Amino acid sequence: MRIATWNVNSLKVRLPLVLDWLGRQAPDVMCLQELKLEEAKFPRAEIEAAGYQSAVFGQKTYNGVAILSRAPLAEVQTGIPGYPDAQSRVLTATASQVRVVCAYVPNGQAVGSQKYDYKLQWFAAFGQWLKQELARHPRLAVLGDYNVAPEDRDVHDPKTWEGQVLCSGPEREALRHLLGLGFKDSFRLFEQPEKSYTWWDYRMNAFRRNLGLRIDHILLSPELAGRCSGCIIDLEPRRLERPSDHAPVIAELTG
DNA sequence: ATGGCTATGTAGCATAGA
Repeated sequence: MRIATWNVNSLKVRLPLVLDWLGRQAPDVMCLQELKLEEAKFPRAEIEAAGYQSAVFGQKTYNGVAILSRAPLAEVQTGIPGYPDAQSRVLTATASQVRVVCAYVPNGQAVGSQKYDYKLQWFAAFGQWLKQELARHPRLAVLGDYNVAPEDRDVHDPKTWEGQVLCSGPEREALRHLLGLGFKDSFRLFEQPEKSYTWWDYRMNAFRRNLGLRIDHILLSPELAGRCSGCIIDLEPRRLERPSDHAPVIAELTG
Protein backbone atom coordinates (compact mmCIF):
# COMPACT_ATOMS: atom_id res chain seq x y z
CA MET A 1 0.00 0.00 0.00
CA ARG A 2 1.39 3.32 -1.10
CA ILE A 3 0.26 6.45 0.77
CA ALA A 4 1.19 10.02 -0.08
CA THR A 5 0.73 13.65 0.91
CA TRP A 6 1.03 16.85 -1.09
CA ASN A 7 0.28 20.49 -0.33
CA VAL A 8 -0.87 21.56 -3.80
CA ASN A 9 -1.37 25.30 -3.12
CA SER A 10 -4.64 25.60 -5.08
CA LEU A 11 -6.14 22.45 -6.58
CA LYS A 12 -7.73 24.57 -9.32
CA VAL A 13 -4.32 25.61 -10.60
CA ARG A 14 -2.57 22.31 -9.86
CA LEU A 15 -5.18 19.82 -11.11
CA PRO A 16 -3.23 18.92 -14.29
CA LEU A 17 -0.10 18.24 -12.22
CA VAL A 18 -2.06 16.21 -9.68
CA LEU A 19 -3.72 14.05 -12.36
CA ASP A 20 -0.38 13.52 -14.08
CA TRP A 21 1.24 12.60 -10.77
CA LEU A 22 -1.53 10.15 -9.83
CA GLY A 23 -1.03 8.46 -13.18
CA ARG A 24 2.73 8.12 -12.74
CA GLN A 25 3.00 7.32 -9.01
CA ALA A 26 -0.30 5.46 -8.59
CA PRO A 27 -0.65 5.90 -4.81
CA ASP A 28 -3.43 3.95 -3.08
CA VAL A 29 -4.16 6.90 -0.81
CA MET A 30 -3.35 10.55 -1.53
CA CYS A 31 -3.79 13.37 0.99
CA LEU A 32 -4.04 16.88 -0.43
CA GLN A 33 -3.78 20.18 1.45
CA GLU A 34 -4.44 23.82 0.57
CA LEU A 35 -7.14 23.08 -1.97
CA LYS A 36 -8.26 26.72 -1.69
CA LEU A 37 -11.70 25.81 -2.95
CA GLU A 38 -15.13 24.88 -1.64
CA GLU A 39 -16.38 21.32 -1.92
CA ALA A 40 -18.83 22.37 -4.67
CA LYS A 41 -15.83 23.30 -6.85
CA PHE A 42 -13.87 20.12 -6.17
CA PRO A 43 -13.04 18.40 -9.50
CA ARG A 44 -14.65 15.12 -8.47
CA ALA A 45 -15.30 13.87 -12.00
CA GLU A 46 -11.67 14.28 -13.11
CA ILE A 47 -10.40 12.60 -9.93
CA GLU A 48 -12.84 9.73 -10.41
CA ALA A 49 -11.78 9.32 -14.02
CA ALA A 50 -8.23 8.88 -12.71
CA GLY A 51 -9.49 5.99 -10.58
CA TYR A 52 -9.97 7.65 -7.18
CA GLN A 53 -12.78 8.14 -4.74
CA SER A 54 -12.55 11.33 -2.76
CA ALA A 55 -13.50 12.76 0.60
CA VAL A 56 -13.38 16.55 0.69
CA PHE A 57 -13.35 19.18 3.44
CA GLY A 58 -13.21 22.36 1.44
CA GLN A 59 -13.09 26.09 2.12
CA LYS A 60 -13.19 29.12 -0.12
CA THR A 61 -9.84 30.90 -0.69
CA TYR A 62 -7.84 29.28 2.12
CA ASN A 63 -7.06 25.85 3.58
CA GLY A 64 -9.15 22.88 2.43
CA VAL A 65 -8.08 19.22 2.51
CA ALA A 66 -9.01 16.04 0.65
CA ILE A 67 -8.29 12.31 0.75
CA LEU A 68 -8.21 10.38 -2.53
CA SER A 69 -8.34 6.59 -2.47
CA ARG A 70 -8.52 3.70 -4.91
CA ALA A 71 -10.34 1.62 -2.28
CA PRO A 72 -13.65 2.79 -0.80
CA LEU A 73 -13.46 5.44 1.93
CA ALA A 74 -15.42 4.82 5.12
CA GLU A 75 -16.11 6.66 8.39
CA VAL A 76 -15.28 10.09 7.03
CA GLN A 77 -14.89 12.75 9.70
CA THR A 78 -14.08 16.46 9.36
CA GLY A 79 -12.08 18.58 11.79
CA ILE A 80 -10.80 17.79 15.27
CA PRO A 81 -13.69 16.51 17.42
CA GLY A 82 -14.38 18.87 20.31
CA TYR A 83 -12.25 21.63 18.80
CA PRO A 84 -14.44 24.07 16.87
CA ASP A 85 -12.38 25.61 14.08
CA ALA A 86 -13.60 27.86 11.27
CA GLN A 87 -10.68 26.67 9.12
CA SER A 88 -10.88 23.41 7.14
CA ARG A 89 -7.67 21.68 8.13
CA VAL A 90 -8.34 18.08 9.15
CA LEU A 91 -10.06 15.22 7.34
CA THR A 92 -10.09 11.59 8.47
CA ALA A 93 -11.26 8.44 6.73
CA THR A 94 -10.65 4.69 6.67
CA ALA A 95 -9.25 3.04 3.54
CA SER A 96 -8.28 -0.65 3.36
CA GLN A 97 -8.27 -1.06 7.17
CA VAL A 98 -5.99 1.94 7.64
CA ARG A 99 -7.23 5.04 9.46
CA VAL A 100 -5.93 8.03 7.52
CA VAL A 101 -5.70 11.58 8.86
CA CYS A 102 -5.03 14.37 6.35
CA ALA A 103 -3.85 17.50 8.16
CA TYR A 104 -2.93 21.05 7.26
CA VAL A 105 -1.34 22.51 10.39
CA PRO A 106 -1.56 26.32 10.72
CA ASN A 107 1.43 28.23 9.41
CA GLY A 108 1.83 30.50 12.43
CA GLN A 109 3.06 33.53 10.44
CA ALA A 110 5.55 34.81 13.02
CA VAL A 111 6.64 33.80 16.50
CA GLY A 112 4.59 35.73 19.04
CA SER A 113 1.78 36.63 16.63
CA GLN A 114 -1.87 35.73 17.16
CA LYS A 115 -1.57 33.16 14.39
CA TYR A 116 1.39 31.59 16.18
CA ASP A 117 -0.70 31.27 19.34
CA TYR A 118 -3.48 29.71 17.29
CA LYS A 119 -0.97 27.25 15.83
CA LEU A 120 0.21 26.11 19.26
CA GLN A 121 -3.36 25.82 20.62
CA TRP A 122 -4.37 23.95 17.49
CA PHE A 123 -1.41 21.59 17.91
CA ALA A 124 -2.38 20.88 21.52
CA ALA A 125 -5.93 19.94 20.51
CA PHE A 126 -4.60 17.87 17.61
CA GLY A 127 -2.28 15.95 19.93
CA GLN A 128 -4.97 15.27 22.53
CA TRP A 129 -7.25 13.91 19.85
CA LEU A 130 -4.55 11.82 18.15
CA LYS A 131 -3.73 10.16 21.45
CA GLN A 132 -7.33 8.89 21.57
CA GLU A 133 -7.32 7.97 17.89
CA LEU A 134 -4.16 5.95 18.37
CA ALA A 135 -5.87 3.93 21.12
CA ARG A 136 -8.87 3.31 18.85
CA HIS A 137 -6.98 2.64 15.63
CA PRO A 138 -3.71 0.68 15.83
CA ARG A 139 -3.29 1.19 12.09
CA LEU A 140 -3.18 5.00 12.03
CA ALA A 141 -1.38 7.23 9.53
CA VAL A 142 -1.24 11.02 9.91
CA LEU A 143 -0.14 12.71 6.70
CA GLY A 144 0.14 16.34 5.85
CA ASP A 145 1.75 19.73 5.97
CA TYR A 146 2.87 20.10 9.61
CA ASN A 147 4.51 23.48 9.06
CA VAL A 148 7.32 22.39 11.38
CA ALA A 149 10.88 21.40 10.50
CA PRO A 150 11.59 18.82 13.23
CA GLU A 151 15.37 19.24 13.49
CA ASP A 152 18.18 21.43 12.23
CA ARG A 153 19.06 18.84 9.58
CA ASP A 154 15.61 19.54 8.09
CA VAL A 155 16.54 23.18 7.49
CA HIS A 156 18.88 24.50 4.76
CA ASP A 157 20.24 27.26 6.99
CA PRO A 158 19.60 26.48 10.68
CA LYS A 159 21.40 29.65 11.87
CA THR A 160 19.11 31.96 9.90
CA TRP A 161 16.01 29.99 10.83
CA GLU A 162 16.87 29.51 14.50
CA GLY A 163 13.88 30.50 16.63
CA GLN A 164 11.87 31.52 13.56
CA VAL A 165 8.39 30.28 12.78
CA LEU A 166 8.42 26.66 11.49
CA CYS A 167 11.59 26.02 13.51
CA SER A 168 10.93 27.51 16.95
CA GLY A 169 11.27 25.50 20.15
CA PRO A 170 7.55 25.36 21.02
CA GLU A 171 6.62 24.23 17.49
CA ARG A 172 9.25 21.50 17.52
CA GLU A 173 8.11 20.50 20.99
CA ALA A 174 4.52 20.20 19.69
CA LEU A 175 5.68 17.87 16.92
CA ARG A 176 7.90 15.90 19.31
CA HIS A 177 4.86 15.45 21.54
CA LEU A 178 3.17 13.54 18.69
CA LEU A 179 6.23 11.31 18.37
CA GLY A 180 6.04 10.80 22.13
CA LEU A 181 2.58 9.29 21.66
CA GLY A 182 4.26 6.54 19.65
CA PHE A 183 4.17 7.91 16.10
CA LYS A 184 7.21 7.51 13.88
CA ASP A 185 8.41 10.02 11.28
CA SER A 186 8.40 7.56 8.38
CA PHE A 187 11.04 9.54 6.47
CA ARG A 188 13.58 9.00 9.26
CA LEU A 189 13.00 5.26 9.45
CA PHE A 190 15.39 5.03 6.51
CA GLU A 191 18.72 6.37 5.39
CA GLN A 192 18.07 9.55 3.40
CA PRO A 193 20.06 11.99 1.30
CA GLU A 194 21.39 15.00 3.17
CA LYS A 195 19.54 18.27 2.59
CA SER A 196 16.19 16.59 1.97
CA TYR A 197 13.35 19.14 1.96
CA THR A 198 9.67 19.33 1.01
CA TRP A 199 9.15 23.09 0.66
CA TRP A 200 11.10 25.84 -1.10
CA ASP A 201 10.15 29.53 -1.34
CA TYR A 202 9.00 30.60 -4.80
CA ARG A 203 11.42 33.52 -4.61
CA MET A 204 15.16 33.79 -5.06
CA ASN A 205 15.45 30.58 -7.10
CA ALA A 206 15.19 28.77 -3.79
CA PHE A 207 14.38 25.39 -5.32
CA ARG A 208 17.24 25.48 -7.81
CA ARG A 209 19.58 26.34 -4.92
CA ASN A 210 17.85 23.77 -2.65
CA LEU A 211 17.13 26.39 0.01
CA GLY A 212 14.31 24.44 1.61
CA LEU A 213 12.68 23.05 4.71
CA ARG A 214 11.28 19.59 5.46
CA ILE A 215 7.83 20.42 6.84
CA ASP A 216 5.56 17.82 5.20
CA HIS A 217 5.51 14.52 7.04
CA ILE A 218 3.96 11.07 7.19
CA LEU A 219 3.61 9.97 10.81
CA LEU A 220 2.82 6.29 11.41
CA SER A 221 1.46 4.41 14.40
CA PRO A 222 3.82 1.73 15.78
CA GLU A 223 2.03 -1.04 13.88
CA LEU A 224 2.19 0.79 10.56
CA ALA A 225 5.77 1.89 11.17
CA GLY A 226 6.64 -1.78 11.49
CA ARG A 227 5.12 -2.35 8.07
CA CYS A 228 6.79 0.65 6.39
CA SER A 229 9.33 -0.37 3.75
CA GLY A 230 10.29 3.07 2.43
CA CYS A 231 9.63 6.80 2.40
CA ILE A 232 10.72 9.30 -0.22
CA ILE A 233 10.22 12.90 -1.28
CA ASP A 234 9.39 13.21 -4.99
CA LEU A 235 11.18 16.31 -6.29
CA GLU A 236 9.95 15.89 -9.86
CA PRO A 237 6.72 17.94 -9.68
CA ARG A 238 8.58 20.87 -8.12
CA ARG A 239 10.65 21.12 -11.32
CA LEU A 240 7.62 21.48 -13.61
CA GLU A 241 5.97 24.65 -14.90
CA ARG A 242 3.71 26.38 -12.35
CA PRO A 243 4.61 24.04 -9.52
CA SER A 244 3.30 23.95 -5.99
CA ASP A 245 5.92 25.27 -3.58
CA HIS A 246 5.69 21.87 -1.81
CA ALA A 247 6.84 18.45 -3.03
CA PRO A 248 4.88 15.23 -2.41
CA VAL A 249 6.00 12.66 0.18
CA ILE A 250 5.31 8.95 -0.37
CA ALA A 251 5.47 6.04 2.08
CA GLU A 252 5.22 2.36 1.23
CA LEU A 253 3.44 -0.07 3.56
CA THR A 254 3.74 -3.84 3.24
CA GLY A 255 1.24 -6.53 4.19
C1' DA B 1 18.31 47.06 1.17
C1' DT B 2 12.92 43.36 5.10
C1' DG B 3 12.32 43.00 -1.05
C1' DG B 4 12.05 38.78 -3.67
C1' DC B 5 7.03 34.87 -5.74
C1' DT B 6 2.35 32.79 -6.21
C1' DA B 7 -2.68 32.47 -5.47
C1' DT B 8 -7.14 34.47 -4.24
C1' DG B 9 -10.67 38.00 -4.24
C1' DT B 10 -11.67 41.59 -6.72
C1' DA B 11 -10.95 45.49 -9.85
C1' DG B 12 -6.40 48.87 -6.48
C1' DC B 13 -4.01 46.39 -3.97
C1' DA B 14 -4.71 43.61 0.35
C1' DT B 15 -4.04 39.18 2.58
C1' DA B 16 -1.71 34.92 3.16
C1' DG B 17 1.56 31.58 2.65
C1' DA B 18 6.35 29.60 4.90
